[in-house]
Amino acid sequence: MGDPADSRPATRGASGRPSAARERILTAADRLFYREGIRAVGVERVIAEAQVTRVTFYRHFPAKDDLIATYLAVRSQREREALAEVRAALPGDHGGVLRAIVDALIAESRSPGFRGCPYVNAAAEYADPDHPVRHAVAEHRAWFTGQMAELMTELGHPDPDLAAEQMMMLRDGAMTAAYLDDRERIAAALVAAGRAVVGYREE
Amino acid sequence: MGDPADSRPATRGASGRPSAARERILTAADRLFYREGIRAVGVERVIAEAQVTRVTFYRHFPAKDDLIATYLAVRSQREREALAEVRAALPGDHGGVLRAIVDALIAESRSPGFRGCPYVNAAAEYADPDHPVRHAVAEHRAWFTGQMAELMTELGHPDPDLAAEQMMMLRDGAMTAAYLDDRERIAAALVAAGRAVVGYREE
DNA sequence: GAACAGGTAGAAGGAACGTTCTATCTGCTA
DNA sequence: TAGCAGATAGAACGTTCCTTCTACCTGTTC
Repeated sequence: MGDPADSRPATRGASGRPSAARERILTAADRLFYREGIRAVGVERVIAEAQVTRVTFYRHFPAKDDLIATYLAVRSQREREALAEVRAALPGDHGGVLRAIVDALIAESRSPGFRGCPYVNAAAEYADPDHPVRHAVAEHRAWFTGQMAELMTELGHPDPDLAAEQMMMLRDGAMTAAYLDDRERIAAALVAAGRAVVGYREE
Repeated sequence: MGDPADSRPATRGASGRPSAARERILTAADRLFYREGIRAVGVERVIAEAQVTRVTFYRHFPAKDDLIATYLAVRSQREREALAEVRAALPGDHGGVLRAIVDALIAESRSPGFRGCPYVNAAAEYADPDHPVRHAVAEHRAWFTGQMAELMTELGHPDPDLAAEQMMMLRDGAMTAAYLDDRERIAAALVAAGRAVVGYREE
């Protein structure tokens, strides 16, 4: 079991350099999976858009499912880093952090090509709760709900868990509305609903 | 262009009888499309589950897209009829109607095999806004939002359209949470958020 | 009993799917 | 300069997809 010639490269090659081909694959997959849906996009499309060969593709991602899992993991990682940055920039200002989250959500919802929450969309396509996709989705949602509950606690909300769930509902609902209804009108509704739920008042 | 032998039967045969085969196809499609996703289910599966032959299938639905459109149309029709019945049963009691809607949503969310909103899920799979699926989704959502706005007006809400959008967000968010998070805990969050948003008070 | 709508059975089309293969090249690093 | 990781090119595998075909049977209705 020495495996002297496992031909699969990791995130960064044995040399320590990150693989440019792998990055291109992930960039293409992110674009295509999010914009068109996961099942609607074949590996052929990803390979063409990333300008790699089939062999290179399968060396980095032994199966399409591996690419899908990585696609979701990368998105989650980006979101975690963004929130960490916001928290670092506004130490102690929990209300400011919450407002920044809402603002970011609204801005994202207005951006061209917005197609709703990538996790919710992915879960719609994968019904088996044991599929890696669903695990990635559950993990991300648990993280975000936890962050929300933490924020609610810090804001002194009497029932942080309940408030966190309500904020989650508003988040999911706002993203759905921005995708499927008039995306220009969600901002006011989201902000008003958020205030009603949290009991949060601006000065 | 006389078309003397258009071999496609309609909802009910020329004899006036509804087609049993067609009903079986729609029942199977409803189950499979909702539970597993539309792209994940091939016509082969539907044909097998409905116990019809390929020819019979394609006589009723010339293409898979036609079946998908009908699947969504039937669901929408059922929902419209259900709401009409509730309104007829509670004439003038707008608060009661609203509560009945919320109760039905909670009950549905708790039912086994619940997998979120079929329209949101379908839209996740079909990214092209001109696809028949998206038209069906948009139509259903416009209808439901309109019903909500009407209800809010009747309840004397100062901004019925805004409230309707907020209720829509809560509806979508609650269904998403019931599918992806802990479905036993959504009821309290939904009811509390709904009250906060609508300003609705029970005696 | 002729006509016909609606059904049965199973084979087969072409395209797209995810995946594997052989064979060759490039550019570090040792 | 030898070696090796990582990339290249392109053909090909078997499956599944949606769809079409030929040929025959059944029950009602005029």
